[in-house]
Amino acid sequence: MSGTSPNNSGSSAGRPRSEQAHQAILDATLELLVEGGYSALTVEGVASRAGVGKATIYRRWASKLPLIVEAFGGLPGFEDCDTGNLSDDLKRMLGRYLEVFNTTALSAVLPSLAGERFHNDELSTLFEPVSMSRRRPLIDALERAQERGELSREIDLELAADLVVGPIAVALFFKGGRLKPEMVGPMVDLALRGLRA
Amino acid sequence: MSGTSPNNSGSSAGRPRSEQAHQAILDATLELLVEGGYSALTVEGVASRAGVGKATIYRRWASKLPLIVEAFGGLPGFEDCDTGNLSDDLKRMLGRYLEVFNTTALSAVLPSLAGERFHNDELSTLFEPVSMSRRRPLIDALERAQERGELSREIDLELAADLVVGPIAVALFFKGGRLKPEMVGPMVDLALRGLRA
DNA sequence: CCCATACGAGACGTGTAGTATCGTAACGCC
DNA sequence: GGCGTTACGATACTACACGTCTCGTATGGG
Repeated sequence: MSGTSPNNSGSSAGRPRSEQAHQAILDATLELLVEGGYSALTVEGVASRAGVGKATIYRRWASKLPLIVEAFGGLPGFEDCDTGNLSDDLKRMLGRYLEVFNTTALSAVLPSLAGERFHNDELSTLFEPVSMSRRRPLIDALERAQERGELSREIDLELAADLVVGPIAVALFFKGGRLKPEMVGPMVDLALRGLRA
Repeated sequence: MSGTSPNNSGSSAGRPRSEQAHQAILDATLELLVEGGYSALTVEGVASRAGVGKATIYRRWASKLPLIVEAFGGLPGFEDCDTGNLSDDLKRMLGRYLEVFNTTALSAVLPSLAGERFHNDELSTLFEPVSMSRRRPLIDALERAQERGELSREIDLELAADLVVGPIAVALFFKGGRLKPEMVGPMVDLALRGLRA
């Protein structure tokens, strides 16, 4: 679909797409996203910042949204962390993630994308795997804990992951936005009280 | 600021603002929001549907966003429910709320507003009290449970509320969107496992 | 060397936000 | 009842962004 690699595998004739332009566009998108948020991001601004023509952008992405999704997907998500202890794993993963969010202002982008999905099927299709793959390390950590017997066997891991990330999502979306890293500890502790075996 | 009542208290001279137009605008806003979501809502569309001129809208609200916030704020939030049992209270409140969300497609509006806040100070100020007041019945129920001794005393109720709503927020924002009402039970049960005294 | 494709630049059409200007309608006050 | 003031619906207008299209040019493979 969109977000194809520069080496269009179909035809080999003609001038190949510039990998450099491709990366410059993604970089510029992220920069502008961080500077002004979703609503201030314009395709013309991205083109100008990246030093490319608009056509070069639209040749790669069908519209503004998939471009943003791909740029967003390039950011670090939860970084897996295996300390042998679930509480530490979670606290460290969530803490790291929060740092990224707080420093990049991406807390503003994610809700926008999430909201737009509901009325934009194309975006929904693109966003789903990105959104889901980012939860993976979290689920993995919970799974390891379950195998260690640290976590009750009959607990639905998907639901457990939601319980752990939930408070952060709420704080991010509905409260001030900025979330102090020291809040991660109590949150994880509280969530884990009910999950332990 | 915006969202002033039709009876502008400052001056009494001249034709008074039409209460009927005011309400028609809010109604039309909600209708269009439900039909096409945030991205499909245009001020011209609202004016047309409400049978008013655009100036009549901008005389009351500074821009599109505050209008949406006020229309959104008119919707029912959590409806307090006191059964004498925390689990039942929560399940019923969340269940009711989910019904509203699923039938009105407002799940698409909320994330959009939440995301926009970060780069729009005016919206942030308007959205904050709306967002917070809606949590109130939830906190109240938790407080009652704490007084009954059903809930551990040392638990931070704000955090507990986040834990309860969290999984729903995650499902709403990051997963398919639609959330089946029968999922509320397991969610509340899991969250409560750690909250009980 | 030739053809196919991508390139940067920017004109263009469409649509929407928000402002300004019509002539008209409703109210308080004298 | 008339007058001034303000709101009304309608609509023209400016500014701006998305997405399309067309330039003339650059860069590759065969």
